[in-house]
Amino acid sequence: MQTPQLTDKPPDPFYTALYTVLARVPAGRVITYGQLAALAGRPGAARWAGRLLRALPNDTQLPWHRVVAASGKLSLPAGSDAANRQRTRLEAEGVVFRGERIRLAHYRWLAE
DNA sequence: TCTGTGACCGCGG
DNA sequence: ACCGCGGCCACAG
Repeated sequence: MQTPQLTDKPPDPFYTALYTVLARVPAGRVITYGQLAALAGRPGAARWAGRLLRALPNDTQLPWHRVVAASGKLSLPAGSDAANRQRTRLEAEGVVFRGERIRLAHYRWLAE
């Protein structure tokens, strides 16, 4: 039995909830940070959701690219490698952009 | 403690 | 349609 490190922080039960919700987002659709947080049980914690995505490992299997800003644009720095990867992945799934923005139909599917 | 910062959000102007 | 601002949660210095 390893002695637990004192620096270990207690696991946040909401982490799992957010990952579960994210894993449920179907290809070809997107979700906003705010919606993601709310569905994970933390309404109003959009920034918190963004922080968790930021912390994801580069080789994660989760569909991180399906999370976009409420404005319909990508939140990653425009022109960055990450932003380009995100857009490429989304378009490969059939997500259509109108300029920098994603069509409303792609992120208005939750209200069903 | 207080302050700044960020893969955010909504309301006004 | 584009900003500016205040509000939001968590962490770093």
